[in-house]
Amino acid sequence: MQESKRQRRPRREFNREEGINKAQALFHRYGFDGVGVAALTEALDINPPSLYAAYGSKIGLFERTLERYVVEQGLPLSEIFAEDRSLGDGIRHLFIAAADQYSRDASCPGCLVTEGARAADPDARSIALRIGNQMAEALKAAISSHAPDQADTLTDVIVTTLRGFSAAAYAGMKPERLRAVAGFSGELLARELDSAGS
Amino acid sequence: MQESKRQRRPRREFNREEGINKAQALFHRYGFDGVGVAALTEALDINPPSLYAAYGSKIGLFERTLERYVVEQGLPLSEIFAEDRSLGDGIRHLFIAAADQYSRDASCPGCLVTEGARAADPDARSIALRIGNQMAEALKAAISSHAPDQADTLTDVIVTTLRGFSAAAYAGMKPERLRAVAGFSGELLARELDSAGS
DNA sequence: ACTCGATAATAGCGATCGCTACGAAAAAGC
DNA sequence: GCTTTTTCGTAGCGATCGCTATTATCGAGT
Repeated sequence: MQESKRQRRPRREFNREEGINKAQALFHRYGFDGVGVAALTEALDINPPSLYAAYGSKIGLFERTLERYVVEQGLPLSEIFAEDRSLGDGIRHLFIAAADQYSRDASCPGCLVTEGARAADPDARSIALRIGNQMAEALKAAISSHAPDQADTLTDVIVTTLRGFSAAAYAGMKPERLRAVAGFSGELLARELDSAGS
Repeated sequence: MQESKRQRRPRREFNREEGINKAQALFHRYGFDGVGVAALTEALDINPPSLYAAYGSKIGLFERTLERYVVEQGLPLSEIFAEDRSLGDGIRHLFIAAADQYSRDASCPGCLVTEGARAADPDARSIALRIGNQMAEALKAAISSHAPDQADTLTDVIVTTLRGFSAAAYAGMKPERLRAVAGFSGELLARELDSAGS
């Protein structure tokens, strides 16, 4: 019976990198908890065993997704905080860049890492928090090269501000409004820093 | 057989208001998706049918929880933005009050409504977003009485900043650091507003 | 005392969760 | 050609999800 309903596909040898793309979109849109293995396998057009063979587990795939996200879509800090630019200018650019990226695609609002830290799953949360902390450290290093004495406070302020941008975008704030907020906040902070003459 | 293993409890007639307290703690700590009906019934020390008789559904209980939260723990806007106080002073106080409340209890970090808007469940999200928007409208009304012409932008900036505070607290930022961020941001914004002479 | 409406407890519904044992088919080696 | 190895497919595991039909027990009314 059932002769040969299988192997309909000629050995697809599916692309893992492309799979992470699809998974990234799903995780960003619906969150770690909102995406089941069934949804992932359907989106990647593979079966559960293939997913586990390729990525180990659902949370393994999530971790890979976050790591690729920071590499490919992470804000270019070294470029934004270039040496020939004032700290205030850097922050202005950083805020605008973040606001644009977070609200550009309404299907993927906010920062994947920041929003991933809200997962109900403890493992997913700790992974997202770890990667988020790495990004914060990188930011602090970039700031330290301009204003070493107030790097701690400034990093906290900026990280908190960016988290607000991400949350606002996730809550549905339109790009123009979020950009206006970023412009306002960045201008305020930049004037304060550049006028104080660090 | 099994004679009378039931009715161990003498007809407790459980307290619904107290039940919402317990549920609020759970939802705040673990999020809507992270709390199952089993956890709720165990915390309230009741059985599933009682929960559904009292609150209708899990999401019904969640909605009641949010509504009570804004009434009992919502930031007192009319007091913070009192008429005899400058807009800048109001914002300073608002930021400090929010930072304190969001980080006071490490087991309930952030704002329940703001963090609730990150639930994977679409119904829970829309409820939290609706209540959050109501709070934003109330804030806008309070600001309008001081600076009607820039109420829109200011509301966006403040709401986004508060979202950042909530997210930072949820990510584990300690009370002193979050308070420092709130002091810094509030001072910056207050000086800008009060110096411009609205 | 006895009935009766209200309420709580047991048990379990169908669905989905993350995950995997196992067998079939394609690629690789001889 | 045939065997071996590797990959993929089906099917389904145990656990948990939100929720409820049914039954047992209470308190109130007469």
